[in-house]
Amino acid sequence: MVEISSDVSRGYNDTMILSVLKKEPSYGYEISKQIKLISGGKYIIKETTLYSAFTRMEKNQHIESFTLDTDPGGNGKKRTYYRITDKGREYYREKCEEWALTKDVIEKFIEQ
Amino acid sequence: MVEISSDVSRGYNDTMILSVLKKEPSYGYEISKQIKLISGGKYIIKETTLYSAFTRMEKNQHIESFTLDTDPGGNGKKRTYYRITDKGREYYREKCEEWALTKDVIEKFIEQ
DNA sequence: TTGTCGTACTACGTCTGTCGTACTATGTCT
DNA sequence: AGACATAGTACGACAGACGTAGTACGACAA
Repeated sequence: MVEISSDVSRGYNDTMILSVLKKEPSYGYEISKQIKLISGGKYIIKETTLYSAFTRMEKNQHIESFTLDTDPGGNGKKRTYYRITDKGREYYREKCEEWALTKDVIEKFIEQ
Repeated sequence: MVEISSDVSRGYNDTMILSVLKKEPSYGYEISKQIKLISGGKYIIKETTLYSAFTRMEKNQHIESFTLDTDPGGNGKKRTYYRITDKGREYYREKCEEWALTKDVIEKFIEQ
């Protein structure tokens, strides 16, 4: 029924991506499936949102890209992978603190 | 130290305004002070954000404006007040549900 | 064999909400 | 006289999400 609106999710997309990459390097399609899985199917990131996030995050040096062969047979097929940087880990830690603050503040305006 | 970034707060500004107006009708400056107070000084809404939210929210019929004399002496000074509408109350209820869902989802990506 | 589905993206343009900057105007306090 | 609180309005820039569309390949079913 209820869904997470884009005005809300935009505050957390980078954090979710970093949270996935913190475990191990990965690539677009796999990351989107992880986000769906971890959220229990309650949040599905849009493709365009995800790939434009990669561009921004690489520019901010929160992630780094590299290519890997998809097929070890060596047919030249490659896939773009991303890994989190130290700066990205630091940013993720700050976002976790920000989340604690946000929870604290927003709860005061919410009726349950 | 940590602050709530605008990418995060944008998901909640309308909700905070409605939460204040749910108690009683009010006007811009007073609402901004209420938000600061209720948040324990941890969130201060920008003037331009607040007033542009009023325009949007009135268009969406979540709030209604009316004018009141500031000075009962009758010197003609007026102030624009806003009150929450039924549609606004309904929207607020939905936002509270969305918050519960958001908390549930985001916590899975956060390390404490 | 033709079409759909899953995988794995890229490109482009639009829209919304926030923000910086600046300006107006009044009253009170120092 | 100047700063500060009150109570706003106007304008343009910018970032991030989104809709739409297109590419390309392999598997699998009708």
